[in-house]
Amino acid sequence: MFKNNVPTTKGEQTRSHIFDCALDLFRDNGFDPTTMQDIANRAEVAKSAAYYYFPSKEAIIQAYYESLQSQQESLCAAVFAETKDLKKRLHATLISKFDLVQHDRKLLGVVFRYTGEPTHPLSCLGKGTAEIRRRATVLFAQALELERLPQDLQQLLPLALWSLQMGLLVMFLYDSSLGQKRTRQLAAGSLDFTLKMMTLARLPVLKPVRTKVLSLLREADLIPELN
Amino acid sequence: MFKNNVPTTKGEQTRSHIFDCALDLFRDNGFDPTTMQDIANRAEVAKSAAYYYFPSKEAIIQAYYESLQSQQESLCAAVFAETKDLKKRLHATLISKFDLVQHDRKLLGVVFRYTGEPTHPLSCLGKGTAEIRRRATVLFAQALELERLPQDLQQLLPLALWSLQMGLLVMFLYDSSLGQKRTRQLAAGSLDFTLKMMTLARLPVLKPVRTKVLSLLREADLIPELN
DNA sequence: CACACAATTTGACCATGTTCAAGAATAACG
DNA sequence: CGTTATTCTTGAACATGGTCAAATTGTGTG
Repeated sequence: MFKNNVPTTKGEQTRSHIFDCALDLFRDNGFDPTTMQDIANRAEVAKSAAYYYFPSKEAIIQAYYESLQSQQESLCAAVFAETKDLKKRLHATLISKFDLVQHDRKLLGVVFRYTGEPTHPLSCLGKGTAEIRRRATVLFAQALELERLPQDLQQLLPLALWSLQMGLLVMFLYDSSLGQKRTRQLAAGSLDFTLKMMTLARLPVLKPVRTKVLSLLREADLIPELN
Repeated sequence: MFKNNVPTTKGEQTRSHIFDCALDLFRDNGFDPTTMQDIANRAEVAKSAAYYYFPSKEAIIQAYYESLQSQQESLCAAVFAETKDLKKRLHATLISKFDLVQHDRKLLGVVFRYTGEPTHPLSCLGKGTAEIRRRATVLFAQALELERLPQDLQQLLPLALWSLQMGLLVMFLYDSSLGQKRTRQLAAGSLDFTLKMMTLARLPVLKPVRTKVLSLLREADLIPELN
């Protein structure tokens, strides 16, 4: 057995092959209409082989969701290395996911399927996806890391931007405009607005508002207490 | 056959009976673990009888969602008749759904199951639920109708408040605090904040911001153009 | 009542996600 | 090389959501 990190043992290859076949079929025919038998057929293995590598059909989507996150990290890392401009960095982070899922809209919808079921492993707000969520917010934190920000904003903004991204992602799925242009424009506009609010939030007049909002979110356990 | 609106023909009774049994089982055991056979057994009919009245298991949830909306309308109508105080009216509208679903949290999660799939009949943002959505926003419009509001805000606010309610409803499902107290407090706090922003939005200083936000949402087709 | 027609109810059947015990291939080790 | 443990692969079987044509019940009409 390899001790180094060559990622392609025999099994890894089969798994990856099944994964690719599944995504192809999902993209062409949608998630529900694609049967596990279809996937097995295309991958030229037995149905149970698919279950050996993925505990369920939805687990394939979870794997897709993870790979999506990794791809986003690559894209962002490239941009972060290239520019120090805050707006560009944030914009790249925000829309990178749109570009990645452009042709996977049928697929991606399934990621939201268990939003309302806290204990489900694929709940996009639950424990099973906590790690993905963390990595996604870290990207926003990195986009912001060159700025001097008050501590509370520094804590709040990545989460807020992640929420914005998730919301826009849902809208992206419903957007019938060419290339989802409408959602992309809204993303750009929301970002402008956020940046404007960021500077505005520092004004003394708005200090009480800002404090109020933050304490509200803290009480709701949406952001952790400062230590 | 009755021409008047007595709602209980033989069939209506069976349907209603199946519906009640299904909800009982869903509440006790959850949606997925409850089988159509279980429902039929408890209702003392054949499985196919259940399918005669509901085209699918999920259709039962859709019926639940509709009945929920009707119940909310009753609750709100009572409050609206009783008080002209804006905050009270809005607060009642906002939290009435929490009270109604307090013991149906397992159930309600399924309503969000197709959020990411625009064409699914049970998508809570899709066509199949458009009527429910309309009725829900109308309630907020009614809560506001005693106020003198600029036209654009009058158009925007019901939708914004509905979104807030949907978001809080999801949080409600994840909230493990006793009686979902945390979410209720966040609801109250958000409402305070919204009211504060409503008055703030009228200040001349913020006019451009307000215009910007509105035009952004119009371009995104989230609110209709003014006619 | 007798008949036609609509509403309801049923059991048998199908498709598909998932499980499982057992067999084949591969790696580990003396 | 031979033996053993591990990884992989398989076909058969199961559970459940959903379909359907036929049977049964009800309901109005001559």
